[in-house]
Amino acid sequence: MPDLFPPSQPLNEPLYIQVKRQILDAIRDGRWKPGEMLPSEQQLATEFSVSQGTLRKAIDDLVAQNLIIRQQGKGSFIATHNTDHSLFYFFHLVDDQNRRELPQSTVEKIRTRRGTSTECNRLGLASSSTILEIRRVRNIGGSPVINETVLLSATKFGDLKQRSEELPNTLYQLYQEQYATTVGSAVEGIRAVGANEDDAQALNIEIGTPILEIDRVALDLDRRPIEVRVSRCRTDNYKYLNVLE
Amino acid sequence: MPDLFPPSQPLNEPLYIQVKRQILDAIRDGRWKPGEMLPSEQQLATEFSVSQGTLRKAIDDLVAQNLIIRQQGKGSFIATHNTDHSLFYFFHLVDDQNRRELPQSTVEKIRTRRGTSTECNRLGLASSSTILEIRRVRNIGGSPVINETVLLSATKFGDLKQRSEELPNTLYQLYQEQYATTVGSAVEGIRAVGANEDDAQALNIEIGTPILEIDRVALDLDRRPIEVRVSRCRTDNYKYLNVLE
DNA sequence: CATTATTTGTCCGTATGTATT
DNA sequence: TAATACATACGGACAAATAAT
Repeated sequence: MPDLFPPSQPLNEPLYIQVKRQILDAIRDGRWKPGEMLPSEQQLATEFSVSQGTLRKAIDDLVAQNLIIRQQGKGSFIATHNTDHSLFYFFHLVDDQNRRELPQSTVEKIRTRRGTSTECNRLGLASSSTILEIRRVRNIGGSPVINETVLLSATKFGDLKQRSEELPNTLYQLYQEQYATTVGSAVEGIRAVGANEDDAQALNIEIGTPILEIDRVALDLDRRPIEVRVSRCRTDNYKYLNVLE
Repeated sequence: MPDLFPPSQPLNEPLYIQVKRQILDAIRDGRWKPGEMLPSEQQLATEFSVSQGTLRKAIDDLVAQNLIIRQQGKGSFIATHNTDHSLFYFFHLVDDQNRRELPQSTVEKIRTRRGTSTECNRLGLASSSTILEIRRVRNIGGSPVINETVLLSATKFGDLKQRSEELPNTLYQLYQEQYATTVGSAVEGIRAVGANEDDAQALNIEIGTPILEIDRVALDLDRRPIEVRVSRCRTDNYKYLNVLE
């Protein structure tokens, strides 16, 4: 006989965690859009029937996850991917003086094709699903620095192909604004490899030159994979900066 | 006439920040040693003449910085560098199944010499200070993977040379236990480079093979530089894993 | 094995300070 | 100036985990 009341979540889960989940759900469901202001803490506390302190603790967590921005005297806002913080949170190349500059992108190729089993698996799609592949070269200070391949679900992002000419430099912002998909975290594997013929041509270097390969899976707020991105970078004048604290 | 009451810190600095600084000072001054238990929150609140809530907020910050570990029912403890979390917080190489394994180290050379101006500068030392240089090869699964050079202030860490035979794999733990110096953060610059003759011999690869160079400055709790470390890694069977969240 | 004391975790309500509009 | 919103601070109550009795 099946359990009619399966305790899938512990019944004694802390209130502030429940509140946090409710706020997350509301964000996901589009109740508030990126950049929009939330109701005041007082109002939210009343709405969720908790004290201000409990509500603050829920918001504290979301602020720590960079999903909400608080500003004293103004209000709390849904974070967007067009702030400096968010832009550079996912972009780590700096020059020798540790200066960051967002690269300009040139789309080389954009097409749909069947994904390999590995690719589909990494994107959380069924085997041999159709995927969208974007290849672009990213320039800093006029010089090509990154040879990049981006893979997406064609089902979800298929109409991106029609506007390949107007693709912005900051794709995560596009996903958020046009596809209601917020990239909240990512996992990267970084290797040193030799430039292949394509890299050599794109980056204006010799075949075999050591380059940095960054292989990243970007995840949404539910930690479902959204995008696979392989960035192959010259690191003679730039480096990948990582701050551990 | 000099200002007798220079407001070096804003007078209206939040209480919990002041408390946090006092606790930090106490840790630095050795009032509690790594692994030791702090007094209870009640006691600390009384000692600092603040409410429990204010003290909790101060500790919250220190927990977020991984300097204090809280355990419900037991107490709060000064964090040590011998926990899995701390060990792998500063070690990022994983195999193709994303498994982590701490490498075994073999010291190749250890000596003192005058530092170059760049080296002294990065270590926060006066020009042409004497520095301690440790060169070692780190093996995973019996194979050499990392060719590493470690630079330290010879004034502070000079007697390390006498015990080069018994150097542990985890130097940060040694700094903490034997030199009362806790590494709290680090800044890394990562590049792809070609193996030089020394790398080739140490890592059993051809000269010119692409390898990953991780150039790290480790900082103490006051963000003063403690150690400069250059790790040159094979990434054919391993990769640098970075999780952004 | 049950009880009790200790410690952190959660939650509440209120008051006051500070930044913004 | 006044209203609004978040930030800080206080103190108390109960829950949950742990360790000792």
